[in-house]
Amino acid sequence: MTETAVGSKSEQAYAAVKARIVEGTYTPGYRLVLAKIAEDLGVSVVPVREAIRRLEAEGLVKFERNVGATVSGIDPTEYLYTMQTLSIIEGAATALSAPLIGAVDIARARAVNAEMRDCLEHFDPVRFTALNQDFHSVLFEHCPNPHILDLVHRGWNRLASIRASTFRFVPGRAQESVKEHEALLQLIESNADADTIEQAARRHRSATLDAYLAQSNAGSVSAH
Amino acid sequence: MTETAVGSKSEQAYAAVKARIVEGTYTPGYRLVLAKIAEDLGVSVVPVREAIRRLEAEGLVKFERNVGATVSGIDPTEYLYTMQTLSIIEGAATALSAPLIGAVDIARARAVNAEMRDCLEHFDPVRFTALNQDFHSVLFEHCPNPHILDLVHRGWNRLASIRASTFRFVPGRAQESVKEHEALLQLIESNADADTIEQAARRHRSATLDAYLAQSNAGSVSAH
DNA sequence: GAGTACGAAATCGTATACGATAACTATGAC
DNA sequence: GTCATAGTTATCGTATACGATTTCGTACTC
Repeated sequence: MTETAVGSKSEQAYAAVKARIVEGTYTPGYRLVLAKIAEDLGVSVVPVREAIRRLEAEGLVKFERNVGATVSGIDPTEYLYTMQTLSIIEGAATALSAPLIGAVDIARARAVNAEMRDCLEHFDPVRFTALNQDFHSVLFEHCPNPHILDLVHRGWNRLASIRASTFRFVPGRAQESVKEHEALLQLIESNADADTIEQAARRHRSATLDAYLAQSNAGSVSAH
Repeated sequence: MTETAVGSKSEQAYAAVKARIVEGTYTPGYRLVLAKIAEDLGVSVVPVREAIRRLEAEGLVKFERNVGATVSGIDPTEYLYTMQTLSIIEGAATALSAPLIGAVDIARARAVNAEMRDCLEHFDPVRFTALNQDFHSVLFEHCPNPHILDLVHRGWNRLASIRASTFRFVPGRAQESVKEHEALLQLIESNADADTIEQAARRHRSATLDAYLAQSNAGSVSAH
């Protein structure tokens, strides 16, 4: 979105590797060799190492001493942890943001949601995922607590390494998601109390997790 | 508590600097010069730099490009953000842990809480703070979601750099805190539903924040 | 006397180099 | 044919070195 100025080379390496993970160039399990990345980016290994460690702290890569780094995988347990945490954080973030969301924001979110509906008809999971992020960004961008906002972003980055996870794991869930978006907007519009909004936002996320778990127990995922 | 094996020098530096911050050897605003720390620890600057960056990610130090690192300060705004986030995370962590807390844990927590009461009478804020951490550790140690547990710990570390903040900022709050601990234990014992426990735990933290804010508005803090 | 410009010192940022560790491969014994 | 073992290779971990940037002090000007 915003074109960050190329600060240090470490920053540059961080952004580059992160982008490759989020975009899917580096898929889960991909082996990140410091020297190789350094050469690709035209920098030395030191800033690359720093970037990798930073990505490790965010959970995007796994780092093993004297062995190396790999892009974090789609471990179902890890997915559960991330989704559960995200449902809590997003619930709070939405509740805190709600009073600061204006009519203009609502309209914008609604437009995005309409596009998401279109994506369902034309079956465009990639764009759907991107729009979903836009939708929630509108809700969160006014969040008065930057720590919470940061946690939301971290969770999203982690999920991004599992691209279009909703579509991949739980077909049919997306339709419900779009409906819940509208319900959320109406709650915010009507100045519902914070608890109500928090619960709704939280359930919006955990419903996806529940759907995944249900499918998982049915056996169609364990075959992975 | 647990004696972690001295892994890499980077790890070593991280633990050492972190300890100095949490203990209060390095007070907020303290200037962290890489070369100096490196010499103190008998390692080179590279692992020290890595340790500092890691501490920065956790919010314990502030790092400015080409300038250096300083221990993060007691900015009231930052305090608010941290406490608010922690109230949300702790609420969830307690609710998730509750079903896994046994009678032995409850007894242990109760013993700690009794000691805390003693600390109030003998006015021992340092020990009180340490015991407070123990109390909540008992509640959290069974938390089934490691991500959430990690976030709790990060929040606590951040607060630790503001030592005995409760006592310092809001005298009288500690007495209430001890009572709330007992109430929490009774809720858990009686297998109260998750929402009730979550709300109680959340309020336990936010009450401290509210008390601080009330005092702050009264003007006795703005003189800082 | 105040403000500005220049220069020196301190500190960070990164490259390069080398030692340490783990993964891999090939060889030999059973 | 399989397993154990030694040697080789790949990669990480850290030290050292140097260039880049900022900060501080000093001298000069108005």
